[in-house]
Amino acid sequence: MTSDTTAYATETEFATDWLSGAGLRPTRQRLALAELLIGDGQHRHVTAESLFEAAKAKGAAVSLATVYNTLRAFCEAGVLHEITVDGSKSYFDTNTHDHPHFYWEDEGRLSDAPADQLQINCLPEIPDGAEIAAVEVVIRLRRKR
Amino acid sequence: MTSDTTAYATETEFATDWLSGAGLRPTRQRLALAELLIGDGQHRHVTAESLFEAAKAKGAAVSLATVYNTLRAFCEAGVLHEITVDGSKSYFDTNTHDHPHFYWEDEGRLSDAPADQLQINCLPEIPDGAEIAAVEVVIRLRRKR
DNA sequence: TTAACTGCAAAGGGTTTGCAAGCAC
DNA sequence: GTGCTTGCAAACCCTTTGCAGTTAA
Repeated sequence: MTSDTTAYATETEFATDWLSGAGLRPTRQRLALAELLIGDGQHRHVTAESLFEAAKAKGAAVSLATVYNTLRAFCEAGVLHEITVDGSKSYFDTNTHDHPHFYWEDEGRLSDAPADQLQINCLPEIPDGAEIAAVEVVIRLRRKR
Repeated sequence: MTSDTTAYATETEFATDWLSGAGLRPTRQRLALAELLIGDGQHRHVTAESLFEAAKAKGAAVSLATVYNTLRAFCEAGVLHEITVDGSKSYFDTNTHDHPHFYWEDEGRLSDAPADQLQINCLPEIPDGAEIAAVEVVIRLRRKR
């Protein structure tokens, strides 16, 4: 485990606290998914499908519908961030702070871009009566030909 | 018409040239859609549905499938840019240069953000063997409560 | 004439939902 | 017990596609 989780004896304990902190019942399914998401204290970018596969691989019986419902519940609780890059699928990020992403067009993979290297000096002026909900920066990458 | 189109006698003529410049046959349907998109020389952000409705309102008979096919053809020809903001639908921008957008969460509307006010000083270092395909910046706005 | 385009309806992919059965509290 | 969760299947939304008919060159 990393420094983030050293206070916890087990990943399950860590995940349980993460869930209750979000006001969500620690059901068997949610615990399994939460452990996959934040068990090792690392940030992760998953799709519903990839998390579903990971759960299956781990031997956790969770239906795909529950993965969707759970990801949505986590987002609404504010412990997960949804990112839409390509039309079809959604990615979910365990890092809920505004930060830039790399999107690997060839693989359809999303990863963090080092935030400290992105400097936005001055945002466009926000129209009156509006406020910024989020600033999404996605740097699309392709293999150099 | 704006300065962009003053060399043309009609919007149709302008649209015809825009199409042939993109290597696309100026069919009745494409002309109608092209006129709606760039007829007045202004930049526009549309969805397939909104363009379909606009065409109907104008009295142009175009099927929804053709709107989709046409928007895709315009994108592939490089005269339109696709932007995915919220999971489901795609927006199409007549301004094909990389520039930041405002996304109005309450209305689901996309508009240009003044590009000259956004200064990205230094992009995160790009991994070896990769190159930047595009940098998408979407500033999500919500009504101030 | 011929290849490209259109339109309908049907299929597609990702996501959500209705509802009965199952849990956490 | 009571209300939130789960799971299955069906529904959903946006988008694409197969194919027969139409049209630009």
